[in-house]
Amino acid sequence: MAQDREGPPAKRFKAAAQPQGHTPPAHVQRRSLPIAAARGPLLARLRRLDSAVLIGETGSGKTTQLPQYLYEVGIGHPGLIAVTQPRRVAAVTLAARVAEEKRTELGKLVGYTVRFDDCTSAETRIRFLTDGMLLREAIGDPLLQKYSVVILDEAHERTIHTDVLFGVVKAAQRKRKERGLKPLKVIIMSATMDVDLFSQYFNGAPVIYLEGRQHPIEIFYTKERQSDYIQAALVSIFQIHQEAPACQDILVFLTGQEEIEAMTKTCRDISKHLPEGCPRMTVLPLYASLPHPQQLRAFKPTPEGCRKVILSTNIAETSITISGIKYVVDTGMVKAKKYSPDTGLEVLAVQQVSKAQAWQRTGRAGRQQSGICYRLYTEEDFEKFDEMTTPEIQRCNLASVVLHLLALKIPNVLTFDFMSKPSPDAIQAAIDQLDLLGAVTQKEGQLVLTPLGKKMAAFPLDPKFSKAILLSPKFHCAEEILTIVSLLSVDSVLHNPPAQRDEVQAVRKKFISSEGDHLTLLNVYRAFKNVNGHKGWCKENFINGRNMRLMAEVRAQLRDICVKLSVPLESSRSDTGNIRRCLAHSLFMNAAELQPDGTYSTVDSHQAVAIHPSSVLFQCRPSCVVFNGLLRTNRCYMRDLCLVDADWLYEAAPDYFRRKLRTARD
DNA sequence: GAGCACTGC
Repeated sequence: MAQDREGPPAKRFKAAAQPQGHTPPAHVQRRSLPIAAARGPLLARLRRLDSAVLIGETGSGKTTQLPQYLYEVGIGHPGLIAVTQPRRVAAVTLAARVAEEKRTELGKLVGYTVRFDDCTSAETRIRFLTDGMLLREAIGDPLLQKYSVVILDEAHERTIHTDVLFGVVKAAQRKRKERGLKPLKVIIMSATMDVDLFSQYFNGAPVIYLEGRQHPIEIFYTKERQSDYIQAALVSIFQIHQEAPACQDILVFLTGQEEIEAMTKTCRDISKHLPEGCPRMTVLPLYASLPHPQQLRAFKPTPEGCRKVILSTNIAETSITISGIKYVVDTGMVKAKKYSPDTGLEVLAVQQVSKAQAWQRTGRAGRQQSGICYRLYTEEDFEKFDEMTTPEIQRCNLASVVLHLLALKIPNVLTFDFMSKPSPDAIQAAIDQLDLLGAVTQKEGQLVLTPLGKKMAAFPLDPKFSKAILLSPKFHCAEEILTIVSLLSVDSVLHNPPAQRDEVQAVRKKFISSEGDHLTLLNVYRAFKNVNGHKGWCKENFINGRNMRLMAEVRAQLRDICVKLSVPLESSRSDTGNIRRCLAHSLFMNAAELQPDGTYSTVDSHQAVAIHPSSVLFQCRPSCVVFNGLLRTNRCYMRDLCLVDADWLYEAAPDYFRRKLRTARD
């Protein structure tokens, strides 16, 4: 920790631009929102347009007001107005807010639809829903005929679902026009100024700007490049702490749990030894895997004379809003996932944020009063940041996206009209994967779903897991596979507080299966069911009860789909061999073999891999395993392993392994 | 031999 002799970085900041952006307090009446002044002309314009791009700063009221305006003047009548959101909470709270403003009961005129929760009725005209939900609806109705207006909100976030929806609504709009059906109005709403892409994509749709109400934010850059952003952040925090009034809170953006926990400790230690007269300091970590009650602490106001310092991941960038933040300290770093289609490898790495992300972070300072943002990088470096974060669709395994597009009967997925095209390699890799799973086939020169593929598309799952479910009757273990797949599609039900590591290990022993992680999870679930999900039991056994209940909802949903598809549901009871066979048959492309030197090599691409330390097989050396996925951090790790017989793999996909052997020989 | 950002159906 090299202390800078010229003084801490904060002293060397220089002032720069003042951006805008903001949120009004909840009590602000509809009519005083900035958008209200523009209502007449806005509606006159929108009435004539097929598509429009609406840029509104936070606090312009666009999301709550526009759907009501459209409804009030009968634009899109008859038919529904859909407003999509990337997050569930947003869909629910916005619907509640708008229902209240319209003085109606939620679920009547105004409703919402999210997974596991549909609060709409025949009367509903304005429907808030998650983008994933609208996408799923599109499988049954690619022309989205229920809707006369679709508003895609938070478009700048570019979630994988929004990106696919762009193409789906554009196609639906065009087809409805061609067939002389009721027109579909598409409105893209975004918070950022990067609008050319949206406008161009929607055939040159006009861009309409809405004013917001943002308090000014003063931005400071470092004068010199910082070699250690953590050290720089520490110095900045205590610089602010010594100079600013105690009522002004600080939000610091860091990259991950470990870093945040370490820094929390350091800050707490330092704050104990501050000079007399310095305000007290409460340091609070904030990241997604932090148990909910602990997350809530970040929202509580601190007592007078005490400053709140929140050390957060990018969860505070979009998902969580904390009021009363005066200072933002932006390290300019983020931990993000990338995907390489050739190796099937996910890489989780710390990298620089984009300019858009930096602005988003900065904006967290000026929500209720003027704010100050310290950027722990130079202005020159900032200018070199990427303009936008790479859209998720260019960073992901596309297997489920391609399966979804085929279910929507898109004629050629390789030429699908994406706003930002994923690489052809990534699409081809997804097609190959679906081919291996038996989900696709060529018909008259076109890629189409097989009957199995159609069934797979019915599940909201990664295709290899849908395949596992659909294969399970053959192995008489559908109930068990449903459980395992459900457990794998929620956040971990195993709670691992680092401070109680030994205790956790001791108590977890009884669940561990030498056959791997999948069967260990199954044991946990069975034990959980045996005690009816008893809360005390969860606590004693370090089981996350909330994720367990969520898992049960997922399981029920998947089970319903099985029933609809007439998948026979049987239990294998104590026979675990069949369960592992079923997993081998659906995860065969993710297999690895023990090498003579004690390392592992993937069967698919002969990549050197290791067993992830979180796996129950970490200290074992099974000769052959299948795994859920690969993750590269410091090394390349297999996650969620299941012990299998090498013979089962060959039996699962003889053609594939024959091909592999041939390539290996060449 | 040692580790995991964030959403969503």
